[in-house]
Amino acid sequence: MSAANPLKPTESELEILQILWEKGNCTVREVHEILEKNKEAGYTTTLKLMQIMSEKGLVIRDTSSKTHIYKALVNQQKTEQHLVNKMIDNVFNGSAARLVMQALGNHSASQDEIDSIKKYLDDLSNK
Amino acid sequence: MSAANPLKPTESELEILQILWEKGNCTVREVHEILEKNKEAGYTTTLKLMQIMSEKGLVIRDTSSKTHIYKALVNQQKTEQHLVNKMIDNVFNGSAARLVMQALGNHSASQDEIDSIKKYLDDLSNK
DNA sequence: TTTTGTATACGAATTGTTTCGTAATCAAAT
DNA sequence: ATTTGATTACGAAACAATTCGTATACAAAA
Repeated sequence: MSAANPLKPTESELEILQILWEKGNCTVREVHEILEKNKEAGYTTTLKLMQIMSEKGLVIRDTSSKTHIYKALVNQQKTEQHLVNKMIDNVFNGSAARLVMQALGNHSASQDEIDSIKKYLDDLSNK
Repeated sequence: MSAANPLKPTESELEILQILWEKGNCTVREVHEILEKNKEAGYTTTLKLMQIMSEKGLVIRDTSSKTHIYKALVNQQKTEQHLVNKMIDNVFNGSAARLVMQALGNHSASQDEIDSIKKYLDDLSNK
């Protein structure tokens, strides 16, 4: 197999990317401590995942000092876009509208959220 | 491990579910022939997948005659909802609005789609 | 210098998914 | 009855994702 599609991280990889996108640069320990709040995992597990992500090109790391510093290499916006498009195709037969309605229907969007989406739609129409 | 969450089918399983949701009852061959249009796969591969899905409780089958008849056992709506909610949580930090905008932004929804979403939002607001 | 604590490196075990070769079964055609 | 074709059953291989035990390196403290 050749290098995996960097826009299609695994679930665990995505969790780590989220942290890196938010925080910028992190050590393995920093990432691990945030992960631990929501799930159980050993330190070396997190480490191994991040090493693999480095091999795959999802992250880059600075190894110049003993404690390596990791940084996301893939773009948040592009990754999200890719995942959403995949879901539209795979789950909703290519209909973005169906996904949107499903998303808003049950996940109880707040009125504020709904308003901001309306505004967004108006802007889309007037282009 | 115990039985997998039936609302979280794998990618291949989802492809098969889509077909069963649309067609109702199917033989393996019918499913396989539809699958083949979009991807390459051996007949026994499709068969095996459907057998596994049967074990997992994603589908049910009537084995009373030689040619088994398969039917989806998990609910389309619920499955879609589960997948969308998972994406909202995992990818968009719990914000349905962010998912919606991402979905509409790039996947070039048609004007019709946008209008129908607007209508949908109005209905949501007036409840 | 020795000890201790914290890092990364490496390799292996486990689990899950996908794929397919081969065998067995059965019914219809010959 | 025999052959042919289509079906399911079974098991294994290939691949991918996840987890973690153990080794090693290094720096700071004693």
